[in-house]
Amino acid sequence: MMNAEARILEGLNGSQREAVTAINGPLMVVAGPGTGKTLTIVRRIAYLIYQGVRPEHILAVTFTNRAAQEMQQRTAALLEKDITKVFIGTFHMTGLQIVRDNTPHDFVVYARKDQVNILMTMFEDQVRKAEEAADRISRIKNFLEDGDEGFQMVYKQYQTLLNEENALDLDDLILRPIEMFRDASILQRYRERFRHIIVDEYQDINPAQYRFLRLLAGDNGNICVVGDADQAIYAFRGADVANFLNFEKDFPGARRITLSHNYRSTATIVNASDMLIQNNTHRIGRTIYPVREGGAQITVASVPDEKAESEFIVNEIEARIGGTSHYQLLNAPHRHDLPETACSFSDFAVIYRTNAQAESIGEVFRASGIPFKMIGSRYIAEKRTSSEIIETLKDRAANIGPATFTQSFSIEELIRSALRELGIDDSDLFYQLLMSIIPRHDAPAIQTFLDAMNMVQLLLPADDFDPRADSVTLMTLHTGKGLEFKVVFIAGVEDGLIPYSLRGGHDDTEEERRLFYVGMTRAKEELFLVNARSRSLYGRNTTPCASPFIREIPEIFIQTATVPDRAKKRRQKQMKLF
DNA sequence: CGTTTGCTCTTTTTT
DNA sequence: AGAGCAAACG
Repeated sequence: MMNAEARILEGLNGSQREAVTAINGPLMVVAGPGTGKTLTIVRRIAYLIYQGVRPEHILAVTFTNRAAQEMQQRTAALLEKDITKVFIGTFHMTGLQIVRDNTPHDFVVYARKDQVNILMTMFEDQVRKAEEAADRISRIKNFLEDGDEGFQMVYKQYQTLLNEENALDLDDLILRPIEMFRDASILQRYRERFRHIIVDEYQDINPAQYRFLRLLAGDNGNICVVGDADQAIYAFRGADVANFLNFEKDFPGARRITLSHNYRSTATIVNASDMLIQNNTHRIGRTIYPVREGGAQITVASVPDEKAESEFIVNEIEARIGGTSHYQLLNAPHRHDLPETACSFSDFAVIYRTNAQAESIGEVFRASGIPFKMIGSRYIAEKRTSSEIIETLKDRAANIGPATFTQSFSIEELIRSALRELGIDDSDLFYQLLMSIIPRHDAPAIQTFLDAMNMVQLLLPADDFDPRADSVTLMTLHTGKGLEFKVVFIAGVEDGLIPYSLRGGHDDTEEERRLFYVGMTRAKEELFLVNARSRSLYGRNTTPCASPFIREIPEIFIQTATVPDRAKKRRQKQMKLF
């Protein structure tokens, strides 16, 4: 039987092992795609506990709730004991916890919809203006800027309205703790509580989050940041890679460990994507070695239009679906050149630059009968505001009365009926998340509900990803970060979409290249880059060129496929008839 | 007053 | 293409 330490370090390579065991003082882990970043963090948490650090002294900050959940599960499985006292969560979850601990009264977290709602009262119900204001406010809060003179009034009034409703917006969940930390005793308390901090995706941290961490970690804290400057894709949201690059200056004496071995993708995919990203000038030198050899060439496919694009993807998926499936028997052309391993639907992802592309892809998938899940975009649960939900629930609770409540009415039933009234039914993600969070045995107090609802606000909408569900995943390049699939299709690999350019186009080519890099490196076995020769998007018909990024991939890694125009197809079919 | 029609406008990424 | 918005209509 292996001892605990050996088990924690089992299967790690040299640098992963270093990153796991360097538990004192600041540490920066540079981790390219597929280098075992999550594995390393999980083992590090386990190692900390093994070294006698109490679980409640560990804070692991992730970028998405999905990542937090995965980390939680993997750590628990490794240690085979209760690790619920380790705080693993997003920045916002961490902030929510801190605000909760230090706020004597109830409060509600307002997500985007509520935020815009408030602003509507200030802009004569003009949605567009309210949304623009919401964006500006968010920018101010994320960048820790003052905003320009003219906007100060709006900002102040918005803040007053929030206060009146005891509400915090998402950005406040970072800002409020920063304010609270001005109280030295509060700050001290959290510094003592979170003695070991691990931050994932550090390259995507914005000034507010940076400030928050800086305060929490102190000057010589045990802070371990993990990230990859080549995967920084959230500049638009205030993220600043400079924080990552400056880490060693910020925390003198920091160690730097680089994870350079990619275990995820075939050599073809690793090398091809690496050649692409080398075109960025603003990066820290980093070498990445593929562990796996060879691999199929990357298919660059040219198709007539966006419909054909989705049909092409559907065909390729059907051709790869396991032998017993009726999909293959019914639809797929006979293929000899496919990988031995049978695929299930969850091995595929279709990734695109804009949510606007999702609709037409979804249509073709729906028609094909292939099960798929579209992540992100607009959510059903967002059809109601927090205040509406709370009001309805309070009404219900008041009508029932406390006595009958405990005896014949469960909190589940109460919530279900309240939500139904608002058109949110049991199948809604909002409902399901809420139910999973509300403790069943607990007193059915409004407080419990509020806490749960505040958490749900943070869980929506981008975390609707269940890797166990056997369906193809459709999502944007941004939401793809951190995930991996056997076969990845990037749709709309066209100039204007990738890199994206608004008309006039003052675009950030390097950030777009990183985004494309993130997309490419999601693939384990096969990668398809599909571009349409004509595309109608936003009501306009365009005849786009293939993305200039494709030319940055050396030809030896590429095979091309061309789907002929529809007209030609028909003509060919007719010719066959004669 | 509520609904419908037509005109105009923009059009990324999301915790 | 679709949403927002204003004017016009019933």
